[in-house]
Amino acid sequence: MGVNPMLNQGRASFTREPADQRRQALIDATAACLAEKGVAGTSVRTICARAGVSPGLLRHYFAGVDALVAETYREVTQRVAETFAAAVAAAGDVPRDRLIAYVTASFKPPITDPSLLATWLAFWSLVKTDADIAKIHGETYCAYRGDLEDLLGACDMASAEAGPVAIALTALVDGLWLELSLDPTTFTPEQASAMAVRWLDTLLERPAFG
Amino acid sequence: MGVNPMLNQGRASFTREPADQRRQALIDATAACLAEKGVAGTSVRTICARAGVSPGLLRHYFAGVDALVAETYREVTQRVAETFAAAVAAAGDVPRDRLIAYVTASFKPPITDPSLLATWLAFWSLVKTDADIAKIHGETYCAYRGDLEDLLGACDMASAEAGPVAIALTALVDGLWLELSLDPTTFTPEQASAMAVRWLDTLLERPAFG
DNA sequence: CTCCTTGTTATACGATCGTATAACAAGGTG
DNA sequence: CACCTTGTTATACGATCGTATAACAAGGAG
Repeated sequence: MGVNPMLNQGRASFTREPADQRRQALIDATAACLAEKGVAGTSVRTICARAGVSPGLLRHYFAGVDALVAETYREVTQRVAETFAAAVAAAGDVPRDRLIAYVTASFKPPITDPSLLATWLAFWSLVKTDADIAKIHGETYCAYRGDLEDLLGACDMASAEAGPVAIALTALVDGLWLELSLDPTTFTPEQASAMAVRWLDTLLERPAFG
Repeated sequence: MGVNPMLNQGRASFTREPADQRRQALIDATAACLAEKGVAGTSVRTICARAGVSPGLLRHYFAGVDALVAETYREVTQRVAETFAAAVAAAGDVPRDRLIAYVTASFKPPITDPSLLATWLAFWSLVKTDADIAKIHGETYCAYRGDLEDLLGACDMASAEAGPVAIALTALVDGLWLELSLDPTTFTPEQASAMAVRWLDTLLERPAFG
């Protein structure tokens, strides 16, 4: 009657998915866009096209693009943390082995996935301008350094030293990671891993700093 | 006659500047925008407003925004390289002093300027998506590593080892730099410098890699 | 003073941005 | 089978994006 039946024709068919699944699909699409096209190429339409849904659906599950990007950062961060925790758990009981496992996990699959590195790099560039991203970044790195300090402490490093050492180790790992991401041709993950271990050995053997 | 004299009133007055000066002003404005608002907040209008000129003027001096950003990367890169070169020149003739001067220059003014670090971080995020930026980045890091290898060679390091060592040093410096940029509260430039020197000492004392 | 060149501004155009809204359809419930 | 809820699509809106173009004014040449 009042409704025009003509309009039915152009409407695309769709299937209803569980909320968790849709959210995850959007998060995965966001990570993929950030990795492939960078921050500038990651828009509502780009993300939703990648996820295979209509642009309007994003706001049904998230407060907006920025919120989705932040949520993606949280998800990626958590997955990385779980990978590290699993590596430590699989390393056995020897403190030094556990520490080395934690550090070298950064240079093994699934962390060495180029797409993951590229996504991470995009997040770095957002830390300075996006308050939410900055908050997540701060928490993440605080937790990472905390884990590192615990593992260093288990290797009989004085707690006063573990702090700076954790920072230096984090910096080296991030720097190697950055290098791998920006120009993978000059460098292999195995080489990066070997250098990190070597630096670690040095710090454990000669704990005095300065 | 045919021209409507009414239109004169709304036109802003301006002064003609030398081409070099205008180009430099636009480059400086671009760097400032990248540092303060990130890639997403760096647009033609933003840049030109910062430079105090009309948006249309950008294309009078550059092929487009992307070209201006690339030119800005070149300019910043060159200025950093000159700073490093000056530090080495001022360090005297002792090879080890020269090497340390080159590495620690990254953690002294003017390199530690937060705005410079933030700008650099924005460029990193563009390497993956912008071909011009990637090209400049490749050349820059190749030159940086080349300088480092020469300085290491002067310290009697075997040339076969200087390559990987240069990469590792670059990674550590970049990682410390990244940390300083993303979260300056956990870290001082002096601490970063001390850690880099320590790593350098280790590498020079025990040159065998693996 | 007058003309001419051109650096500069102002404005317009199409594309794309994030978001809002209403129509629609899918899938369960009675 | 009819109804209802709501996940999903389609479309629209204002803002901003990069760029193109034409009017204008600044400053030197004659």
